[in-house]
Amino acid sequence: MQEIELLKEYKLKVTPQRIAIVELLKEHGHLSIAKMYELMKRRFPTVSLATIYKNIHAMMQSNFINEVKIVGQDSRYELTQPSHSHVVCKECGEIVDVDVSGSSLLKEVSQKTQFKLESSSFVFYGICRECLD
Amino acid sequence: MQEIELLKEYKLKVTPQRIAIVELLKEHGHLSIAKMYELMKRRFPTVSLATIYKNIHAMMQSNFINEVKIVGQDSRYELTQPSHSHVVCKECGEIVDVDVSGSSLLKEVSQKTQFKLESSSFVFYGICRECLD
DNA sequence: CTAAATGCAAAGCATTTGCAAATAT
DNA sequence: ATATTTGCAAATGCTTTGCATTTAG
Repeated sequence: MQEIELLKEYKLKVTPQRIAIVELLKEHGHLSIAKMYELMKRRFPTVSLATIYKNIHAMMQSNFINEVKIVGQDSRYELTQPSHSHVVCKECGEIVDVDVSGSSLLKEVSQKTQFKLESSSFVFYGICRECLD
Repeated sequence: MQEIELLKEYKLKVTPQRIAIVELLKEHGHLSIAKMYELMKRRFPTVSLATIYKNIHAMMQSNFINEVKIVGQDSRYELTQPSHSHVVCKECGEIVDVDVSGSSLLKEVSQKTQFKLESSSFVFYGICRECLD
């Protein structure tokens, strides 16, 4: 199973709960804690919220997943992916990934601020195609 | 006093505590709840955290201030300004404003995603000049 | 004079912690 | 065999709420 290999690469012990988390993230893309808990309970009715939190924590430590902070909503978590941005629908809450060429911005910002930049987060807010109708 | 006019423009009742919040935000740029509370107590030793929260809330409602969400740190609040981005130092936590031309990105994203975009948030993470030495 | 803001204490929630039992390597 | 993870319950901590009093318009 691909999930198992993935976890091992990041030196995370492979447990059924962790495999499920990876599967859910692959399937849904971005999940809040509450949503992940809800989905997890369908597979492991006795799963504990504490387990979700502990795993999110461990997975963030190892950079296996990362947090997307969104204004007006709970944070979402996603499998770590090559640099990409997020587009949020203010109506239905849906989050979409989008690849944008932010490298010129990076350069511009580091020149203007003299910072040594390591990462960046672009979030776009609006209304999605479906909600526009 | 300029602070009073500002508050009135946004239809916020002018109280000494609110004037102080505006002054602090003008002086410091971006403040967390905790930091704002700490600074406020120097002027109003009896100020309540609840008052801070209530005012932050009211000021966000009227779009007088807005929230900047940052990975790994408490949210900061700033006076609403024309579109600009934030650069965060992972070492000392300092936040710097920077003007970047994101309009071409906006266009690119709305074309790719078919969203009707309303706003965007760019946050850059790195190490500031001082912390690099 | 009326409606809103303040400060305090209590209530609410999300997140974390401690610990015994179960599980992974 | 050992260290880690799990699930539960308790504890923590941030944020909100209710209410009497004060203040702004």
